[in-house]
Amino acid sequence: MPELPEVEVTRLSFAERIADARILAVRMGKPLRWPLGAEPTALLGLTVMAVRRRGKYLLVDLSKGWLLLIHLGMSGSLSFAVELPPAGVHDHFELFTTHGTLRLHDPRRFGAVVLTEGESSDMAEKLLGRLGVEPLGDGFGIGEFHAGLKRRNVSVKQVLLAGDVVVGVGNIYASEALFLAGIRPTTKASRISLARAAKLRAAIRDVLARAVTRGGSTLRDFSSADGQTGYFQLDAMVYGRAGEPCRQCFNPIRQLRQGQRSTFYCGVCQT
DNA sequence: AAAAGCCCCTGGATGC
DNA sequence: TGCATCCAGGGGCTTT
Repeated sequence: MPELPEVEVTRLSFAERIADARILAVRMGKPLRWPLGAEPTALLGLTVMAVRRRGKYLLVDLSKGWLLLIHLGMSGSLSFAVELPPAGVHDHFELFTTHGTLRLHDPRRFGAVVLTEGESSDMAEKLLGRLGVEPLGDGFGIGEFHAGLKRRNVSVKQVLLAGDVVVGVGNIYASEALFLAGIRPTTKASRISLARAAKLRAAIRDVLARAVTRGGSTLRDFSSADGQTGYFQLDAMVYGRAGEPCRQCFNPIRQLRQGQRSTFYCGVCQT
């Protein structure tokens, strides 16, 4: 589910409401991808200062220098409300605060909640340290992006997914951005010209920003922390459209596998 | 060092 | 209806 747009939409949907809340209690369900990394009781009494995002991670800044990292994995979503329905079997983390309850719902449990002593802790460094540049920020320069592609000997789509050149682009938006840029997903990253890299950079920024505006993509069950579903899937040019006509040239959209992930593209519009 | 595969887990869709 | 198989928005770890 959650690529950069879904994570950002989630952040926007509760960051202000949870600010200044004091943590009253914590409940943990089944194990997630990683252990919490500290005693849950360390959370009690702390105040939520802010909620930031880095790539597909949410960074919840807490008082006393603590940092709560939340990753939604493939099937995770957050809810935040004064009153939530009774917790179900797939609700694996709950933070009860003076402003409401923050709950992580994650059937597949590829998600994670990690409590660390700040962004420079070993754990935070391990999880965030190798992340590439933020695509919607000022640091996403054409020259650096082109150089990042240049030095990779795999397909451009796999470089986008890897997240060490640019973060936040997952399987949906990689296919979409490559379509918008007119680039075949199988093209070797090292063979992308500066002009095409510039086009791809613009396409990534465009598609991610528009997806945020549309509330993200709800393929199955994504919703933001206030329960809103996303609508970007309705705007998708290629993702999930194998066999359907290209919205630009009407030739059938093709599907292939790259690194155990499905890729969708138009064989005519993308070269 | 970089790339390719494997694996974590649950549930829905599809096929026999 | 029942059961097997495949697939899914991610990404760290191990093996080549």
